[in-house]
Amino acid sequence: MARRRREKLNEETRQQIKATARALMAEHGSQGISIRGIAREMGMTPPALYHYYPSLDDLITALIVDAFNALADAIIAGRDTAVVAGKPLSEQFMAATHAYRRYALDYPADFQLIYGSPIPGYDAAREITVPASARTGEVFTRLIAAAIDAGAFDIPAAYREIPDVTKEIIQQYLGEDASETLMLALHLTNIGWGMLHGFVMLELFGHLEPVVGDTDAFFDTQLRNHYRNLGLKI
Amino acid sequence: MARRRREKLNEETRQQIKATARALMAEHGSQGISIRGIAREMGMTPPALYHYYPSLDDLITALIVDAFNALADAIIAGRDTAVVAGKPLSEQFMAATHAYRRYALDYPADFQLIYGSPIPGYDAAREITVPASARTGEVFTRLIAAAIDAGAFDIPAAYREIPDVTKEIIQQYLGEDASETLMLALHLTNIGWGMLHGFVMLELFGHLEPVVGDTDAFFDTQLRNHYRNLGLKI
DNA sequence: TGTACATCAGTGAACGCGCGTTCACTGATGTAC
DNA sequence: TGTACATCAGTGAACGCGCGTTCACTGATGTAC
Repeated sequence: MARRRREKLNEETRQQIKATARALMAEHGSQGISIRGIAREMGMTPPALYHYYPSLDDLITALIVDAFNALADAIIAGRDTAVVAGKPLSEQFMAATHAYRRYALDYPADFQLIYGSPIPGYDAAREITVPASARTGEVFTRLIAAAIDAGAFDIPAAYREIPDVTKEIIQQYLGEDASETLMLALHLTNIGWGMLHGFVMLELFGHLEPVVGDTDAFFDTQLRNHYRNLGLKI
Repeated sequence: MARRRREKLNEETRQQIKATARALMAEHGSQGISIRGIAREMGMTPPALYHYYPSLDDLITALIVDAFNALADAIIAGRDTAVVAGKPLSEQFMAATHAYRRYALDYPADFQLIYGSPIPGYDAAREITVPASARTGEVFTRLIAAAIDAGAFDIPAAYREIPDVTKEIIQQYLGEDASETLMLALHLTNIGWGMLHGFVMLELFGHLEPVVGDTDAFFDTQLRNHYRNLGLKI
């Protein structure tokens, strides 16, 4: 019983450590995370943190996993509000993609942690990190697959062809018996990711605002163009 | 006379410092640059470097300017080889854009220096840094303007409309008397930048290869799709 | 319910490391007469 | 051409700073009888 209480306190401290790390990261960039800095902020001595994370790298891994999950959650939430508002499929896409950008702009440190330059000394635990990253793509893939099935897409030939190498990877990921629709949806997800990620990265580092002014409108317009190019009936 | 010799040696040392900094950066990431590290590598004492650069920040600024120029040069060279080979305008675009990606992949450290996460302690000298960055865009803008004039484009309405805010910025940059063509070319440059930068960033940090396999082919195909969407007759 | 013992969160000192920058200096190279 | 002086590249020691991690420890909390 009392043991439970101790475990709970333990978990709370772990959360607090991560929260403090994120705050430091937001202020000083992703390599602003340091055992000593967090301890200072929390009014503890540095060695105390080793009761919660065996090393700085493990803490960073935990932050990366959290960030991937938060991003996926944000995208799902973005789409859900469009669904609840009774918006058509096309607007659901827009909402989900806008959520991707919004997350990046609202939590730049977390976004950079997962999609920015790798942290200097950090040696990624890919076996933990990669699965966490997959969720984001899955949200879009499912959404696109549903839209294809619903006849909301009229995909041009240039986007239908999946190269053999890619097809193999997709089949390995989705399973051999994956439907053509699902495979195509994943392919379109990858394309969309590539096409839209750049706007976000450029804006995040301040390269876009000086040349286009209203980045909200710019992104919205190009997002619409992009989905229209993919054959979505908007 | 002898003074000249001294100045020349001085300039050579400066170049050597930058070369050493780039090598360190390539090995340990952009914050691998350090006065002490460079000195160690060059067999000098750290204070000696202060004869060449007043501070670490000034050295980084110099590296950024060099990187922007090298990128612009690479793009121009890429297009030029297509021109020399007698390729059509559409292939000249492809070559120029491929050069952008190639530069990022061949010199990841330099590319991250200009388009990646900002370096922790570094306080950018924007009055030096921003003009240097403009050249890259200008290459594409001129190329697109020439193509429009040559009738190589049949631009869809969605890409023709420039928002008022953006128009003001463009006019401020190009001058009040800039031609409609040039303004549109700059607008399309911005769009293309946003659309293609993401592929490069994702690939650079290893997010793309695991999902598409052959990134060369993937980029080439999407590049082609992109320019076709803009109305380029390919 | 009370007591002896075990667990475990957190401390304080220390390790060895790396960093940018300042300072007074030496010794070679260049300049002026 | 020779000599006195000025310039300037580079040195060595030191400043104050921050870092991750280890270690032996204390003192509170929880557990078992």
